Amino acid sequence: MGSKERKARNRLKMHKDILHAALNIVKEEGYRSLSLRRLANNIEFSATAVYLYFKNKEALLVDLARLGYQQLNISIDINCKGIIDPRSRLKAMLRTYLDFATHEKDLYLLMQEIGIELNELNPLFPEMLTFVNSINQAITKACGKENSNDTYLKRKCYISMAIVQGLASLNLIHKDLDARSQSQMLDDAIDSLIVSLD
Amino acid sequence: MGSKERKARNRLKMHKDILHAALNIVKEEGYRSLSLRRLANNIEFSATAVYLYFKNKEALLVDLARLGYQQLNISIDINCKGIIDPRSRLKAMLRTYLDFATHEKDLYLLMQEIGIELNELNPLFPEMLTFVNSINQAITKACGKENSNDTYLKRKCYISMAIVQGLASLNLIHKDLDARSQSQMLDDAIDSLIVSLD
Amino acid sequence: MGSKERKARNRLKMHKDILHAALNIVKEEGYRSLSLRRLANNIEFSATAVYLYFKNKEALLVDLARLGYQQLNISIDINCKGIIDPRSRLKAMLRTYLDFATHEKDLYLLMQEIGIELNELNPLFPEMLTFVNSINQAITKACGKENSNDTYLKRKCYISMAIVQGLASLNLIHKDLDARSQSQMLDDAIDSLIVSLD
Amino acid sequence: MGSKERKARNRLKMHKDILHAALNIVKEEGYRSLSLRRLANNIEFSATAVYLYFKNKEALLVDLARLGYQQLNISIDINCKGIIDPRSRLKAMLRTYLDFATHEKDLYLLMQEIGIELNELNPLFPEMLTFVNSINQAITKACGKENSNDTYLKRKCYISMAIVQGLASLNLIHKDLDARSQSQMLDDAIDSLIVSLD
DNA sequence: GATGAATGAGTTTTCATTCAT
DNA sequence: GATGAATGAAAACTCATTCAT
Repeated sequence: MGSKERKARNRLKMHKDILHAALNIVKEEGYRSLSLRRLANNIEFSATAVYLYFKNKEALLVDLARLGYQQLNISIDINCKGIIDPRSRLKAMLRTYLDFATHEKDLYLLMQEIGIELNELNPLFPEMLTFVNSINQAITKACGKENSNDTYLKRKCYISMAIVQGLASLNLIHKDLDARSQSQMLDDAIDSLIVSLD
Repeated sequence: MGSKERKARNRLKMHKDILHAALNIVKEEGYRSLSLRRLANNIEFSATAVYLYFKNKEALLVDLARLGYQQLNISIDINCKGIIDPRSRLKAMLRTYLDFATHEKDLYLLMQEIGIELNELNPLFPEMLTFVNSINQAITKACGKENSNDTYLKRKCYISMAIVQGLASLNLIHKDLDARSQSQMLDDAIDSLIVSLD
Repeated sequence: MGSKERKARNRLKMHKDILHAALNIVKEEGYRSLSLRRLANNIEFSATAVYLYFKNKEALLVDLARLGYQQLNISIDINCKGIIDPRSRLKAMLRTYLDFATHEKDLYLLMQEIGIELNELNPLFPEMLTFVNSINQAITKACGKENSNDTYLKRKCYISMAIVQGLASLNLIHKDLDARSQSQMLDDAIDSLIVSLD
Repeated sequence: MGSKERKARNRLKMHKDILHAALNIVKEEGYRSLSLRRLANNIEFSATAVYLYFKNKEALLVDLARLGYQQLNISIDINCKGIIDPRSRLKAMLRTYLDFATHEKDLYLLMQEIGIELNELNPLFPEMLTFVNSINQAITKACGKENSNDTYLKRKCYISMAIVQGLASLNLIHKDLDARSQSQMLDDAIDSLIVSLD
């Protein structure tokens, strides 16, 4: 019988449901406001149930961060699907990243903080790797073959992420940065980056 | 008589002592671990005493952030004292900023978060303004006069801060970023930035 | 299975137990001395437990006031059960009220204060309404039909409550008011009140 | 030299100043909000200074209650100055009392509470006695001589105070009691009281 | 598998009071 | 005579977690 599988499926669904409930709280009220009590109120299960699916709150937060990167990766997939020209593609990716950080402020902050905490002990989690790799790949393609020195590429990759991340952070602090300015700054920055690839 | 002055000095010293005790906790255990109880244990005073020198915890944190910017400004002053060439100067400033963010990780995070929170209601506090202004000025000087369009400069200023901030963030997450790589990335980024100034 | 019911019953019992523990503290030490810590010491549960049954201290106090009015209503029911003559009945009711206020001094004060606080925002709670209505009804019956003007009755109702309340208050301040005097004063007052109904 | 006297005068003035500062806080924010810190902020002296003029907070509150009765007595003096007819005079006195309780709600509550607390140990303070006596006297005069039985009068006195006090209390709880209704109820009540004097 | 009940440790804050100067 | 500094005790409340059922 498929009873085992059904159970497994149920388990997964429950895991997912809790995670998305938590996600909603984070999106709406910020990640500092996410308490297990609050979470239990939002889902139709008891606070204790969370411990059946997650080792503890920390584990839930990590999974939340991973979910965030999943969504980011999906957004990138969607927004860059048809774009073939490598440089346009890179541009679109980074813009998607910036949009994500800007619009999902609280989730983005969670992803950053969890990333920092985890970094001290563990390897990056796979969804984050996927993200980094896709940026990496885009950079590689945007360069001509002749430049494809590994260290070189890696640095370019970091720089591009840094720019986006920096812009996102600034946006949170300086209110005089309207969306258009930011967009043009991103364009500008990516342009010089791409120019520097040659 | 100097009695009044002595008292005022004592008061200031106490304020400073508490602030630095808090700073130590932040530096050693991260800013989330800073509680008034912990703080009271570290100084040789009661928990209540803190309220004689700070209105509440929030006020303490703000002062902590300001102290952080003070230290950052001082570092910049020291490191860039003798440098006259505008571009070298800009470079040195940004490098100092990056070093600060890298070495004073927890303080830096505190500064960021407080900056974000305050931003929603209040104007930036003066120490932060000083920092932003000094970067601004450096950028302005690094450009030739013919380019000195205000919006243009402001954007360049933001971009340069963004790069540094982004690099700092990345550094907190990706451990494979050694100091040298980072340094070169900064060089690289600043170089393209400066080239783009022309 | 009755498991659910049992739990519900337990829950109710706990609610009631806490409430009565709080009531005891109020009765013995006055309502200003009722703190959650103290309460937790008196019941054999942790301070936190209270929050499982009451939203916060305010909610506990409100429930306490309601309990007070319940007890008052019950006393009135018991003491006036067999009395048919409307005026005797009214007299008995008011006397019961006065006795209650006199003997349950601290609870009575709590009921007054909570009543005042709540009044500013909410409607009166049902137990209080029951009380007011029963007085109202008694007054109405004590009057002949020909006088049954609404405003008129309402005022008489207020006056009768005012007399009782006033006597109760006086009693708390002036110790030379022995029970007998007070009783006769109430008689006196009610008599004039009833005379004035004609 | 009058130095001693001057000092005594200063002392008295200081006592009075503190008291009136406290009074203002009570009037504006309610007596529960009166803390020594708050008080120290309002006067131009330190919190410690209060202890030079009052044994402790309790003593301050008692003096505050006495001050309240002083003001009440003064109001009565003013409002009833010219009124000779004994019954009109009594009426005017009680109305003044009701007005006071209504308009100086917080001070009135303080006076009540302190009165209750003190009652348990000490004799009434003189200002309160003055008040009670003046009511007493008015009642006595309102009666014809033939009725001047002591106990009888005392009771009438209490009853009249009870009515006023009760009306004042009701007013705090029942918001549907507008000023006019209340005024008429007082008239009504006093009228039956006076009728009953015969 | 699921949960309601319970808790210990922790949080920030306020207050009346004391004491050395 | 006056005060700034300091404090102990207490307040209400929140949270992540455990455990018996």
